[in-house]
Amino acid sequence: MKTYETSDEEKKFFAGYDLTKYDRPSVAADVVVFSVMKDDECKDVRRLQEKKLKILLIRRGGFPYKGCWAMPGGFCKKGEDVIDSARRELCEETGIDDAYVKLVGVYGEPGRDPRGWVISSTYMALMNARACHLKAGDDAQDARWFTVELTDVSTEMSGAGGHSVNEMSTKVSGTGEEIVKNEDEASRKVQNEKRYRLVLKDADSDIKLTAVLRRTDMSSCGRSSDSYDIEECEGLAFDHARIITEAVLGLREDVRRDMKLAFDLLPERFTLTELQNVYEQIWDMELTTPNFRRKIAEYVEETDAYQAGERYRPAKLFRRRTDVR
Amino acid sequence: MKTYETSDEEKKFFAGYDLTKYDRPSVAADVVVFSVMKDDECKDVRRLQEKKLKILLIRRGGFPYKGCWAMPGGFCKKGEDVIDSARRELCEETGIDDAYVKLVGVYGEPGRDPRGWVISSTYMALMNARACHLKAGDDAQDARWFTVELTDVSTEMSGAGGHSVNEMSTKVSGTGEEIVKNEDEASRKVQNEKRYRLVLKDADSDIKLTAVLRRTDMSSCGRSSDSYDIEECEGLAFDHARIITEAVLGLREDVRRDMKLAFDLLPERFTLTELQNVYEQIWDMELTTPNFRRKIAEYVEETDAYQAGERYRPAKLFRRRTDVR
DNA sequence: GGAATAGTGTCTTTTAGACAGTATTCA
DNA sequence: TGAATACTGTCTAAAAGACACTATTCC
Repeated sequence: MKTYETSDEEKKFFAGYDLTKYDRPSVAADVVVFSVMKDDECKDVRRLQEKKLKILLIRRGGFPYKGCWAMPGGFCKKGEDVIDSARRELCEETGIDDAYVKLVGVYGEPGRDPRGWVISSTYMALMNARACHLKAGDDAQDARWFTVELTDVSTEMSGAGGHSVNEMSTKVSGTGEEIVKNEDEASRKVQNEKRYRLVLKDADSDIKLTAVLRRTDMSSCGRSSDSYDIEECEGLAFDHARIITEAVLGLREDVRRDMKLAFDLLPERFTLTELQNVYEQIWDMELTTPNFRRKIAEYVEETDAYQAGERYRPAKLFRRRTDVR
Repeated sequence: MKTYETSDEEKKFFAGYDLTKYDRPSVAADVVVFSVMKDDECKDVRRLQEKKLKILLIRRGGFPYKGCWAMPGGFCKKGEDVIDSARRELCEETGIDDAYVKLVGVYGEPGRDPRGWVISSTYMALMNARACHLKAGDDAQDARWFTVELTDVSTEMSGAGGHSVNEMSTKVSGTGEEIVKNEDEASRKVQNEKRYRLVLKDADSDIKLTAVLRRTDMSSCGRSSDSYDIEECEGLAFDHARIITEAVLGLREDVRRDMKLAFDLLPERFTLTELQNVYEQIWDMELTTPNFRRKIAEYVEETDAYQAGERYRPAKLFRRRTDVR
């Protein structure tokens, strides 16, 4: 950043100026950490070989929300950009310092933190689980990976059900009236309501966190002119259920726009089946293999290596192409 | 938001707790206000009938960056969510209180504001120029709409030119070595560099603001794991050249993902030609009319009204469909 | 009628989706 | 050999793009 040049007149201004006269919030940087991994110590008899999409949560040892689970994060330090605070917190927790990190949202609703005025700037991070080493709990800190299930339950819930469409006077034709009126402009805004159920599970400890969110989507669309309400919440601290929901929805969209993002969730070399599984986990849907491979071909390149140690035909290992936009 | 319940033990904790012991930043909410409108008082002889994409800027009357142009914005107040601060500033400036508002980014780079530690949470707003009434300058405030030109000048500038691709040992085949190595993992990260020229013009006053930005896109992609450098800047305050650039790039992407966003830039009724022009302005490209109309058909519905006062065949007026997702 | 813009029909190309099939490995 | 997964070829449907065409209004 260029240094700012100051005139004498301006120096005088700054001398008498004090930003700290005004009310200021505390600013936190929180991170929704995504990865894909197996439920290794799976207690069930049925084998779940597929890797699951997971997020990292930490059990709060102190007030407020003592005992609840929260995203890793902490307060921003002076002299540090907000995203760098997020990266610092991320690295302290996982040892990873070069993850893909992207802004999810800014959360400053009054009352969201009982300690006072705290604004959270929340980021999502994508990382390869293999490279990640969770911090050895210094203060008996409990950090765990939770599987993520986010489903749209709009139709099965209360209300008129479904998309509660505004059915309005769509055609008043035949009047011969040709003059443009502005009267009903406001009332023609689209309003849409959706309900999501978020379920986070840790297979090891049988911990299950759940929440139900109501999203009211005013005006046109886009993921950010909406408002969210937490209707139910079990075991998650603060408004983190809402933030995690937005992060998961954001991840789905981001990966749809740019499939290359998924590479950040895998080690450098991977089989195409593993890669396909990542997209299936993120989008919560099955893909047909031949079509998927045709689509992904432009982003990957073969290596000479093959997967080892599997029970059947070994798959060729691929890696991302570095020469493609 | 649900109220938080407090135990006696927890009450004791809060009594001894003081967030304000720690360093806190000032938090500002700034807004990149977009609209489309004609250069009405066009001085040139050639007629430019097309409406242009414009942003609203305000001339700074005081230090710092006195005389430079900046986005509307101001400090957040306690008891107000950050996006609501943005809406409040927007309404004070334009009289519009129901615009589409969406987060662009959080800017907290040390040194970005010479007054001290100021974090800007920046939003974009889309509005219909007709409904907007600029604030009558209470302190001789100067607010103007500037046309936006943002062009990729990567190839015509210094450096190796173009996308500076990492051409690495893509195939070392023939060695028979089948063991997966992790050594070069870090060095295989994609790194891309782009250069943008931002030109903002006000036809009335012949004011022209320019900047050149360098964007280094680390890791995979996505608009937010990148870093921006302001290489040149004429007449824009703070880091607003960078923020405006990100907002314009974001708008292009957002509208590509959801074409319905463009309706927020127009009055309730519009001709399809006007609508097409909006997309052409945003994406800085020409669209072919028949294909555009086929694409947009699902989002609009006819009205009985026709455009009036034009020199040739009057066009039918349409409006957005409110019953479509 | 001419100028200018509004609006349509249809062909081609590209992309996405469905699905049947072959190939290779281990036990 | 069979079980299980890896991988491919090809048909079909849908979306995007190109482009020539007709229609309506004002002057």
